[in-house]
Amino acid sequence: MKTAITPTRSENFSEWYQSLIVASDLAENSPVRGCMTIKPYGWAIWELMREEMDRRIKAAGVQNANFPLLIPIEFFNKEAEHVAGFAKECAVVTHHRLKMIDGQLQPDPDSKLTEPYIIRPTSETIIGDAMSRWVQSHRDLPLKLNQWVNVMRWEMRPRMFLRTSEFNWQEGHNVFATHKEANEDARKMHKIYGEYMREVLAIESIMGEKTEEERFAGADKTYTVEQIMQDGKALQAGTSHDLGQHFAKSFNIKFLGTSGKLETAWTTSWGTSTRMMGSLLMVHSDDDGLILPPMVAPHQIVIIPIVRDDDTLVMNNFSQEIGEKLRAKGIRVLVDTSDMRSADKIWKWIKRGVPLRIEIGAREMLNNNLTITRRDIGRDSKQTISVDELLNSASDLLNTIQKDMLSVVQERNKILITDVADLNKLDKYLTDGKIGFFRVNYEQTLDKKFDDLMEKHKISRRCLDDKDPSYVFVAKSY
RNA sequence: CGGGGCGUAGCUCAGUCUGGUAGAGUGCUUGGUUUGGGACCAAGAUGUCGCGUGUUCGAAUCAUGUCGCCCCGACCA
Repeated sequence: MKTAITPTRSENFSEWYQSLIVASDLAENSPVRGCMTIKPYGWAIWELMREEMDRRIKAAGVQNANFPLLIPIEFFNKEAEHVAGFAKECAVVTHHRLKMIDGQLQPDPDSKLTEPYIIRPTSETIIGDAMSRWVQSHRDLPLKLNQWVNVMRWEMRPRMFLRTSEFNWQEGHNVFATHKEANEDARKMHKIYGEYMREVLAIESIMGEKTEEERFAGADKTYTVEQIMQDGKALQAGTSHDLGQHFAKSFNIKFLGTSGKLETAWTTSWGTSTRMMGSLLMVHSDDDGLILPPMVAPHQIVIIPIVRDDDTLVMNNFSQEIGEKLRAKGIRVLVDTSDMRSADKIWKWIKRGVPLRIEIGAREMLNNNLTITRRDIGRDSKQTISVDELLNSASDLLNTIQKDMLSVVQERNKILITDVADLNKLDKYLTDGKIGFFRVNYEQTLDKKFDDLMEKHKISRRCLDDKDPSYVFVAKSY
């Protein structure tokens, strides 16, 4: 059978992924190396994802703010581990003026900055600086801030959505009076991320703490939301850090406690990015294109009037009426009255992952019927129902699609997670080409033999198992 | 930054080995027939062959330099 996306997932997963993004019109590579242009349809999905995340963040008592794009190098230099982690991938602003020199526009040597700025790869430092001024008394705590911004990390090998040099994200930064509160906060945000992935993106995640070598630069503990792609590789979709007092000490975030003594605060940071969209694509899509969970679908329903030359106007009007009635129920509906051929419209919206497609033909209109097809199931779900039946059931049907998509992922995860008793078994599975996550006793991975396996099979420790931290999940990753 | 591949029409690519008028498919435009999962016929428009230098009567083709992209590594809270 002909598929909309070539190659297929099984033929070449990474090429399929690139083709999928082009075919569904989400984004394209830009003239700037490592940076992508997110096109209107892709951005519409991101906006829906962002709105729902923002709602949940605010519900956790966090306020939005906005900090500068440029960070003084001296700030960055204050936390040693942090510098070590990020220095290799920072873009630096060194001049503030251009000049025509020998017919070439160049940075004007006379405009060199005495103190260069770096473009934020993350904002712990500049927010830490602000916090040191904003936090004076225990009454100022907790202070919970978030910003939705772009950041830049000069990546060696970019891939659209998964790893781009510039990306959009939210980064939250909270301050507390005690370590207990800070750690609870990091865990709370971690839990919120997991719920969001499940309820909004219909993705079941593997939740847990990062092992020491995978931890954020400057954190005491990092909690991660790991997801399993259809090719079995892991994607880190959101992290939450207990920063201990590393940044509070470096930036002098202190407060007068109830006892009247000056105390050092405790901070957390937590973030999710457009990388989640990469996960959304690689978890749900098939060889015909995107499949969007209704909650983040820009168009939850598309209505395609099947027109002939003589009935175009009446068919389009009838379709618009149904569209209006569905919108009145709070459903995002697109009525595609463009003058493309019907078959082309159908494929266009299949590729773009619209959860529910409605086709209306002339005879159906006379009988007040229409035909619906679910994107997640495809042809087999095609059925003709009455307009009234649709209006009554549309919202429920979208909820059902959302739930069914999650169930598919949960079932697939069961197959893609394998318990292994020892390193020899792990080696054998990987040598045999088994894909997915492997759950291994953590102590065993401290053996040098495990380092060899990591090297041999390009695997890494993804996270400890939340349900039993004496086990660690191991996988190949993006 | 290493190893490999690629750069030719909007897109996918042939042509390069063996130098001699710039090609195909698809898409696009127009007209007609069609229309419930990617239609058909006809006509038409579309190029700095990535860029520079060299060899040559003549370069998409050979040499050399350079830029960019892709894949595999290294790197990646």
